[in-house]
Amino acid sequence: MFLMFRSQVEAALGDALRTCGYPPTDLALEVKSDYADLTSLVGFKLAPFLKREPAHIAQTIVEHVHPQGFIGRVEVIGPYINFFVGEAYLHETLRVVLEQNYRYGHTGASGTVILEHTSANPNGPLHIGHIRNSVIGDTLRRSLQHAGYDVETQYYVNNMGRQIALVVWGMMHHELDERKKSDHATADVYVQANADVELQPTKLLEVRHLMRSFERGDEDIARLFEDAVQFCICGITDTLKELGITHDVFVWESEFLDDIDGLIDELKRYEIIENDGSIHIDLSSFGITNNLVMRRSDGTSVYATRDIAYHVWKAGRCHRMIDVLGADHKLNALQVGAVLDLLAVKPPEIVFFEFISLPEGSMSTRRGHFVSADEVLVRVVEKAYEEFDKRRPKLSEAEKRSIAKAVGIGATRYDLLRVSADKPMVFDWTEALDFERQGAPFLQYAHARARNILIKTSMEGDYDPALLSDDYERKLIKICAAFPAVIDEVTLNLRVNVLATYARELSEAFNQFYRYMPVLSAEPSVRRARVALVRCVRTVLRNALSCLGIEPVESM
RNA sequence: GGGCCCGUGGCUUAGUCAGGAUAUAGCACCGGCCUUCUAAGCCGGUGGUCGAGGGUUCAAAUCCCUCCGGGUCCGCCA
Repeated sequence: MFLMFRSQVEAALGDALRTCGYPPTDLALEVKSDYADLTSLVGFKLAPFLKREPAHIAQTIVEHVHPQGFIGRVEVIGPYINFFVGEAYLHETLRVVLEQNYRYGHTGASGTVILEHTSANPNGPLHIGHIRNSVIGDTLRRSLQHAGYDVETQYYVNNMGRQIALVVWGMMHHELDERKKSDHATADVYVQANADVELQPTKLLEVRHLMRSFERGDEDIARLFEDAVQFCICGITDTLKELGITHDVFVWESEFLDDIDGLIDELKRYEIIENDGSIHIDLSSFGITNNLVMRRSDGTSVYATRDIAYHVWKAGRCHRMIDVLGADHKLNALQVGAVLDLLAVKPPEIVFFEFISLPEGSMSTRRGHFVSADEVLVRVVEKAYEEFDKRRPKLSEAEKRSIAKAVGIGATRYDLLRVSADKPMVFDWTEALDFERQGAPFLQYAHARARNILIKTSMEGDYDPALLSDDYERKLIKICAAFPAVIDEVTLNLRVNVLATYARELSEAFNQFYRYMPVLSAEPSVRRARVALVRCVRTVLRNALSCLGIEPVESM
């Protein structure tokens, strides 16, 4: 709805510029809700050409703007041209939200998206840093689907590198702890194997031998690798499931082994392959100073080459190819992008996120220094239970457990989403367990309140939207109207934190409305209108929460 | 050493890509509001030279340069 208003403003301004005889230019539109619904600073842009005061230009333009459609009013304050939405905009918003219901927020987008996220090495459990990837990725998946895309999520499984060979070697020499979740048991073995190898570097030869046997096609060895990877992945998917995250496809890295010869042949056409036993590629024309090794001198493949083959395969199967990667992959992604460019394959769109470290330093699976996602989830849900039990002790145990889980998981997801992805974070237990205001519980609480009102009303007949004339009501409707524009922004720029902020602002506006505008006790006609508004807010909030992967609880 | 990212009130943080009217919100701190739809809520207050210094511009948290502090990458690892 907001996007329509915006294009109407653009059209009206364009017309006015023409009738004034001004050249078309940047309309410099911006949203500053304190002043107007949309503001144009076009006067500043034209001033150098017309050699007149911006305020004077703005005044002249406004005299030729004809408010129509959703534009209710135009005013000029100094150089600022302020546009205000009219009643029709508010009424239409309510109508559209209620009509589209679960679909409201779609942007008319279409096409297929392959979205790769998480893709952590199966050498241990997901830790809190991996989860930042998963939650961003999953929120993108939900938002893209809501926008209208057909999305396939993929987990790219490293099932053949040195780290996995170490896991396999570790499992051959150490007992797996049966009592532990499989990914945690894998980490134990992996940490021990690393320690062993550090103590006796000759053991590394055995690990290398495993890698070479795998790549040469030794079936017995391949089975060992497969079992080890599958074993750990089971634990990882359990954790993801707890977070409400599933992948459509698990793509195993080794599947691309067969593509590598063809890939290298094709790159030879560009005559940038050098051969000194190994094969590497000079990417200096892309501003990348380090040569990229495509094949080791012993003939085995490297991760980068397989990754390129993987991207070539994906690119042919979708309209948009999106990767969620840790910031440490930036150089690698640049290299992959450069080679794809040589192959005339479109590069992926990449969402980079910065690391989460511990107060004592960075995390490391290899050294066993990490806080696992499982551990965080258990403690957060436990804390949510305590908090909830204090507030609603009379509910059944099952209800308490279920709501505590929704709140705990939601809080964890929201904490990872609310901060811009390129901000480094430091994990802190007291912070993680503190359900600070305006985190996920704040949003869920607002939703529960709206739901609570709706439960107490039957289907109310027609409503008169004109009765929703209070500032609290108008503000709420305007925020609801912006939802599709937010989804548009999230799916185009791939920035999930704007959705998190949006949901917070909507909840805040609803809580204000809730405090000052009684619904159930209002006189019948007003009551009908407010119930419609509450239904509208509840719909938008529920859709937004669902994109964030936060369960919209019915009561709390 | 070079590349990339971050640096906004005591703490966490929005806004930076697409420069514009009083810099966003939370936590903490101080003070109000539950015979009225769930107070995990609402309202008010204290607190900021937007890391530092230059520059561009009518206008800079936002763009450019230099420097400082923190992170990260620079493997025939993945």
